Amino acid sequence: MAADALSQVFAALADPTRRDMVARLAVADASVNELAEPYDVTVQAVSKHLKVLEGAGLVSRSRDAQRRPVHLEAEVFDLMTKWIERYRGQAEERYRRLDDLLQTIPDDVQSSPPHSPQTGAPT
Amino acid sequence: MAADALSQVFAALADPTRRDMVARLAVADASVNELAEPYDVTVQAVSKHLKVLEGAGLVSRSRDAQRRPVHLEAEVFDLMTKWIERYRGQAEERYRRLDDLLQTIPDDVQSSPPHSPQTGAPT
DNA sequence: AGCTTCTTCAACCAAAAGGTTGACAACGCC
DNA sequence: GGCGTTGTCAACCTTTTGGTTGAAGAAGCT
Repeated sequence: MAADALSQVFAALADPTRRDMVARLAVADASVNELAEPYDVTVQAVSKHLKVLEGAGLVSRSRDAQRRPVHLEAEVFDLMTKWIERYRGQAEERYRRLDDLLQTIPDDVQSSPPHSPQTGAPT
Repeated sequence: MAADALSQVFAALADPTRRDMVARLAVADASVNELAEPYDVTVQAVSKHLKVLEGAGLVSRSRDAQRRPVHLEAEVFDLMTKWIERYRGQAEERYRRLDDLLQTIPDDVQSSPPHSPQTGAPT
């Protein structure tokens, strides 16, 4: 597995079950059994999912008798957000400049056929 | 793999090589060979990575002779950002309310827990 | 002490991910 | 038409992932 922190966080959230757990933990802490209840997998599988989330720093665990309550650690989200914003910002800046450039081109230069409409909607 | 869009985006970015490609594509479009050049893998491997990124909607490809320029599609980032912000926000809101609650607990309620007592704020 | 509950560990399995090599399609250039 | 360039497809291999079952550790309950 890729050892760097960002890869671990993205990989952890690439699984819908784990994402759902995170969503539920955003509402309230929970025990492993509570977390496992809605899913159609064994408790052991959920325990494994939690190890992945914990390895990514997304959750932490405390001790309450034989229970190991799971707690969401929201700070790690910042790692992702920073990465995302950095490159999105960079890309959008680039497109903006490209648009500016196209605006300055006089009509008679527009000879090539129009570019195929990409999936992206403007702005 | 999990077919839902969000899972695909997270999974695509869970790989450091793919993340690096995205970072470079944020600066400028590039051909497959250009993209492959810095990495110590075959062009075929890079082509596979691009298929993953394309499947996640993170890049698109056009046609320029035998070249297939790769173009970053920044909009998909919003999907992630929305998800992240939603649950981070929820979690932080919850912690905030918990803090508020702890602030309002009068001294005499603090009986059993070995937690350090609050600042003496009477009713 | 003995039982029950909550959780993890270990071994195993099937499928997916990431890589390789080799063949080949598409296109521009002589 | 033949050749180099660019990129993909197919087959294959190895490691990782996500799941299972079964056993066991840890802590509360009687």
